[in-house]
Amino acid sequence: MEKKKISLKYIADRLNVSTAVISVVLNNRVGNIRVSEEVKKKIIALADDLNYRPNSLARSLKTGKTYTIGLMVSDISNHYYSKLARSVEDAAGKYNYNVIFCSSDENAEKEASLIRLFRNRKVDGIILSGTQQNENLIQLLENEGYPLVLIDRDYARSRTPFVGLGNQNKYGAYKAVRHLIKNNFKKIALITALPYLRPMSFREEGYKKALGDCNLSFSPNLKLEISYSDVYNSIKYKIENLLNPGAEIDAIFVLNNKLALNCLQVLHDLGKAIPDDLGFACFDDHEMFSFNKPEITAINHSPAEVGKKAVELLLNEMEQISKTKIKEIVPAELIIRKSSIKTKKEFQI
Amino acid sequence: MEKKKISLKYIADRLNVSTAVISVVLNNRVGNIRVSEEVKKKIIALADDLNYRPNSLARSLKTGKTYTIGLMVSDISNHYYSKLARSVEDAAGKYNYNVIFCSSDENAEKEASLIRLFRNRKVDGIILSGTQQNENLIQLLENEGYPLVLIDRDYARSRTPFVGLGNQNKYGAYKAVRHLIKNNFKKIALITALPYLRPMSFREEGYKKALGDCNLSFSPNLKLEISYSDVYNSIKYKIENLLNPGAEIDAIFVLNNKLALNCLQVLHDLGKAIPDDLGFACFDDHEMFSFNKPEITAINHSPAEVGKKAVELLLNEMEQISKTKIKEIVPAELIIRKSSIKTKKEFQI
DNA sequence: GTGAAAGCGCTAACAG
DNA sequence: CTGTTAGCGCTTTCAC
Repeated sequence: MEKKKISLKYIADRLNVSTAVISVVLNNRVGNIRVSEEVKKKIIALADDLNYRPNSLARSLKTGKTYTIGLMVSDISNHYYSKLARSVEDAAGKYNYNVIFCSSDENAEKEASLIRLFRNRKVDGIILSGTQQNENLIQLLENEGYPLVLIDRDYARSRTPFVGLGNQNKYGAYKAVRHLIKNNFKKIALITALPYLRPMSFREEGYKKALGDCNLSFSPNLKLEISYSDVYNSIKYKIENLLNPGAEIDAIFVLNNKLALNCLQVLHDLGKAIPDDLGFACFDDHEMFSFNKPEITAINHSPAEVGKKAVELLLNEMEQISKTKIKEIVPAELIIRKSSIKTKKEFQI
Repeated sequence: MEKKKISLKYIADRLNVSTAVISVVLNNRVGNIRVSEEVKKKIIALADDLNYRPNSLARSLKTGKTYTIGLMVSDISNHYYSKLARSVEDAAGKYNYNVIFCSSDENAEKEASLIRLFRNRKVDGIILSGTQQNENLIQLLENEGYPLVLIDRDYARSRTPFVGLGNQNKYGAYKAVRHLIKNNFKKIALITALPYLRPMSFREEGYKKALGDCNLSFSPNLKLEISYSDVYNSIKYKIENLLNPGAEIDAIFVLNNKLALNCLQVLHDLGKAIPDDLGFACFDDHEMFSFNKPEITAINHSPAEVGKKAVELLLNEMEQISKTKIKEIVPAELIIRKSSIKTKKEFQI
């Protein structure tokens, strides 16, 4: 039993034919090259016997196709993105693509360097939830025709295919805040993240529009801008201030899941009861929101759906099925739970 | 401005030197090949100018190294594994490795086929949280010297490097159950998963030992075996039965996070209050356990640590730094929270 | 109908 | 000291 690299050449030598024949037979290629049934059988039998496995690297080098797609998000361990990753994996797997993933940590430089890496590795296409700070680079990919799909975060002037909430950001936020107001919360703090991302701005618009439509005025000091370093303490500090007499709030509306979880922890640690001390609603649903006490009201958009659609759009780009660049909007659904409804019902619609 | 593939050959032609020179210069190789400073400068300048990017595929084909590691877990969207994936990504990234991931869904066939895929793709090494049903395949990899590290789930007779809880499974469960008993829970249901995995069995042993040490007898009908199809309903059905008069339980101990989340949902839906109706403790901590009401007692082992250590062991395998096969045990830490402590304190240590 | 040869882009072993 | 050539393993175009 000797150790030997099993390659096409090895099989070819043993059978006294050329590598080309083997390749054609094993790949079932119906080219302009015919092989006798007899030879065919021998080849298949020997390949099987030797447990031949083609070297994807060599194949990819030759064909220019790697059957790999690159997925980049801010943090793969974020529950939203991990669900998304899974859905991308499954959707891509159906077409024999594999996924290589990277977390950008919302860092524009890291993002740029990872995109370069993806390209060096010749991934067939990229799915990106970006920092919004590499517009030139994205534009470049776009111009070169490098298959790319943006998710969640679009650029204002880009033609790149996109899957995400789009105007549903605003509408979702609007629905949530309106719901809070209708349930008699009148001083609603807004928690958002720095640096600004477009979805955040849209959501903020929805918040403001809801206030306006209900004849409440927007108060800038109720808007808390949290930077991603030390989220917990930053939220805690700002919330504590808002709870001081003179600046009381009666509810909190949070614009994404990372901030929301930190905020819930803060409220817990401050001993605040939801919803009676403070109403609560946030963007992005979570597997525990449905049985947390109280259950948490959230605006959901399905990461599974975003991932699946992103892969579809990407395949379309890669295989040039259609030349149309699509912006795909997924709906934002308000899931009303107990965190946004006072138990002592003074007033409620 | 014409479109052209920028390869070593292209640069070489323009400069009238061979590709080898370019390669050596750009990679800063200190081989037995000297290049004049002048030529060097020209090469670097032109490469920079053309924005040359090496083709990783070609390089890998030549060198046999892909700087890719394959990560396979049961489900990347499980919060434990997503944290682990992130940690693997970071640790691997430090050494310029990238990660390609796959979810096996606890399916042995899928696992086997994905391992084959990893190999065809020439990943430099594999990190695997396996189904425990492919021992032969694992043994084969081991024999061939294919770099592999097992996480969480080891094979009984394997010499493959491993990172996980090991005997801490039993010890962790023991601590948790003992803690429940000391807090006056006496009829503790055990929720475990089918098919059996070694960590599950170890944990069950810990449960039994705790009972024994506290002079409680193990009652087989308190052990609920849940199969992974339809977890929620399966748990619900069995729990409801256990709550019937004659078979009352006063606490639940759950052996992993997937079961635990489903179980908490069931208890919520059945209107059961924790800890007063039922005490609760489980394996695997969760980002929301610390502010859930009540906060959930859990046995934690850090996925970040497992991931980091796994990469270290894998690098050791890949680069043959040391020939020692290591079994690395990470500690199980019992995090006591309110779900396991009755509010009406009848008796407590 | 069948098979050899070229070449994807790179690097490491050789030669001048 | 400075370079060129061979070849990794595969597919596909071309000549027989």
